[in-house]
Amino acid sequence: MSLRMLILAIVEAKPSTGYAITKEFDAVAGFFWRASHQQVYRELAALADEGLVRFKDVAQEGRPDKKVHAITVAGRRAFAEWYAQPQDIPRLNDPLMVKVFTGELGGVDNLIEQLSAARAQHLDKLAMLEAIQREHYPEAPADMPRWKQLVYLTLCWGLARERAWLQWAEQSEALLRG
Amino acid sequence: MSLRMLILAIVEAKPSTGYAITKEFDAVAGFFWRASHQQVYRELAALADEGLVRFKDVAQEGRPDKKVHAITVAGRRAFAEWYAQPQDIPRLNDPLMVKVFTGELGGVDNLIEQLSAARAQHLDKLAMLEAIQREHYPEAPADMPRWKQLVYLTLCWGLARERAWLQWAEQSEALLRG
DNA sequence: TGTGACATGTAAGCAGTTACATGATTTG
DNA sequence: CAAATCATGTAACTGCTTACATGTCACA
Repeated sequence: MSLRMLILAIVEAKPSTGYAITKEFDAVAGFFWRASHQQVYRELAALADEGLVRFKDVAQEGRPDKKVHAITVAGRRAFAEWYAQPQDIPRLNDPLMVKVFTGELGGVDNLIEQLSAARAQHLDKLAMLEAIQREHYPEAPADMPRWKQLVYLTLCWGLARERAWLQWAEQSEALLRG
Repeated sequence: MSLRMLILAIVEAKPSTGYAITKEFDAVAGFFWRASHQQVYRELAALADEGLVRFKDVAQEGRPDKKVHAITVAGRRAFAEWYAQPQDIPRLNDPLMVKVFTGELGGVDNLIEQLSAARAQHLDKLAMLEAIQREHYPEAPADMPRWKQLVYLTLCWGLARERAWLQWAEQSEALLRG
């Protein structure tokens, strides 16, 4: 549902092709969502089926034809309805926590290794997010236009999550190492 | 995969029925995983198919018969293999972040409401986790037996995540309210 | 000559949710 | 008498991943 609505919001801002929407996802993927082109095409087809978007075939020279999708009135209505509904908080189901939980069977030394490897990945991700912040959001949040504030907040959540995770991991490794 | 392995670890510790495994999940669900009985039964059937667990039908008086599942040698090997493989960090796909990102189309006032509602849920969850901590883990982590340390660490991650989320939400609401 | 960008899809499968279904015993 | 607990499952569906598949053009 959220993916559908996210696509709807993207084509509302600017009519787009599936390809362009996928690129958009890749660009913000790092800090709040991820979707493959297969998913995007499937959802676009479903949205068109339900009349929430319509598309025009556009022929291009020297490039494949493309389908430019735009939101419909029904699409706007569906989005507004979804937006008003409260969301359940998402569950976690983190494979690493399974490894922590089953650490005695797996071997505590192996667990420590797993934690280290994960820490390296989270450090990379944090560095990436911090680079984005430095490059694209150097000004005070209060001075940003609304749309930029909103994207910035999703970035902030990514930063907060990574920092919290790293703190937890350091504390955990210290405890396990004794 | 993780669910399969989690089930394997549970029956390794103590041969169990699907029902008991589901109860076990419910007990730890709050802080690191969740699984319905349907999922558990399906995975148990698959594990038995692959020879990673075997089960015995046990007749009971005044209760339905039960299938007690135990891990096999192949099961232990499969678990060890899985445990050694590094895990990718899980992606998030949080519907609330979609609402933040699409806040201009949805309406910032509506977004603030959504954030408030989510905050209430996260506060509840944090309170629940803190209660568990007070009740079951009052001692110093270093003094706990290994198995308890491991469970405690998954609880700590839940606590850290909720606290980080709440901090982010407060900051976000403040920014959006101007 | 090969790789990367542009552009769109199918097919199979895994993970998880919701709803449906049964039936005995224990507790309030 | 009703609800909760014990105990097991099927069926349909949603969401997402992985692998397969096609074809052009630009650039190095």
